[in-house]
Amino acid sequence: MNEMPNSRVERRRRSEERILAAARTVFAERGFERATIRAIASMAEVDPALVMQYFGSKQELFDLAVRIPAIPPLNGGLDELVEELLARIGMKIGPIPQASLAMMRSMLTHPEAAEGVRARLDEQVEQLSSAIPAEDADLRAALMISTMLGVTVAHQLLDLTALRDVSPTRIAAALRPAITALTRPDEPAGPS
Amino acid sequence: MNEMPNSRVERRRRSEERILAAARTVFAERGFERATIRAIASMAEVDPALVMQYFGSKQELFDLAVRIPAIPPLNGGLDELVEELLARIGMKIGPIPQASLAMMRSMLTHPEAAEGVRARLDEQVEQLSSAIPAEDADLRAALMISTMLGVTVAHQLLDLTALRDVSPTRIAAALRPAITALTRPDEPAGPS
DNA sequence: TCCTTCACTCAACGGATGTTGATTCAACGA
DNA sequence: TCGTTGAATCAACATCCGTTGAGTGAAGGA
Repeated sequence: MNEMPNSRVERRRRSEERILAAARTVFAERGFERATIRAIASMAEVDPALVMQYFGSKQELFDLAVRIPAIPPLNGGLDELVEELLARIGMKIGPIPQASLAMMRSMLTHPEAAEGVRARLDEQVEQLSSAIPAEDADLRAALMISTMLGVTVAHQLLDLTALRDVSPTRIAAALRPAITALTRPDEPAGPS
Repeated sequence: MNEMPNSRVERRRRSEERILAAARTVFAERGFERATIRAIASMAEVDPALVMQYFGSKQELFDLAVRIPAIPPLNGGLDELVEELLARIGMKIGPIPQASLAMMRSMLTHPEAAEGVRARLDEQVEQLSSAIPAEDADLRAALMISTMLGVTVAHQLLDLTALRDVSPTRIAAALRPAITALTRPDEPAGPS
């Protein structure tokens, strides 16, 4: 019925998609507050009013734009979980989705984004924690996740000089000892 | 001459100090964008116009409010540097200054704050790097700093559930193996 | 005491932004 | 072909915020 490339539903679908893509880009670059509906609409080559008509409000647009297909849990052993984490930074799994960057960019200044990130991180902490054989598994898992967060922020969002132009693969490799150190119960103190 | 508790210079000095304190608090809680001159003025029990008159602009107020007495370099050996880093999270050195929290809160959405944080982190990376005996010292140092950043963000700003109500001392202790793992050239792979 | 200085306030401007209602026009079903 | 639906636009409103200029009253020097 409506399969013409210029059918109404098709045009609508494309417009929504363009708006969502633009929203992800602008939110990722500027964060929630500094991102304006006008800038998003302009990048999507659309009238600002259309954005509101389709998504209701800036907040709802944000919610939809940063929603992510949910992370495949991967219930492997501890070592696999660690490798999975490192692979994410190492980009063996593809670049970090713009939706995640948008969420992270806004997490310190936008309460809803903070809540979203916290929820997702809490989830990963719990998953990791249950695979760590130690009393303070929760703490260790939280530190592992925090480390990944810090490296991603410093690399992708802050653009730390020393991490600029360093391949994600090298970063992941150099980081491995630090992460695995958190998986083992207190190691017998290194060389003084 | 002007030592009366209500002398003009004294009143002025106090007002400026109240404004700066309020600014640090509000910037730390909301970040640069969401912090309003009106909110700061209100907390300082002062007219918004006075803030402008004293500090010129919101940006200049921010600059002054987040300026920090510079970090004592502590040119000790690598181990001392690591302990210094951990002590900062462990709060052996006092709570993290609100000026730093304000800066960090804004670093992902406010370009000037980003520049400030990057500069300060770059500095610390260089300092650490020169104490690490390895070819990729820069990378390792950057990862150490990024880790500290991530933990601080997760703990102080994001309020990760698993880190809530955990004493800074325990956090620092649990983190030590991860940090020291980054100081040593590739360790001979742990137990498979 | 007089007059200057200055801390401080008041009211308002100008711009940006999220949001809305009326409007236009092409797609679509009957 | 005709009327309806809905995608898309336009102009405007309301609000908030940084910023400004004029104004007030008390401190302080001569």
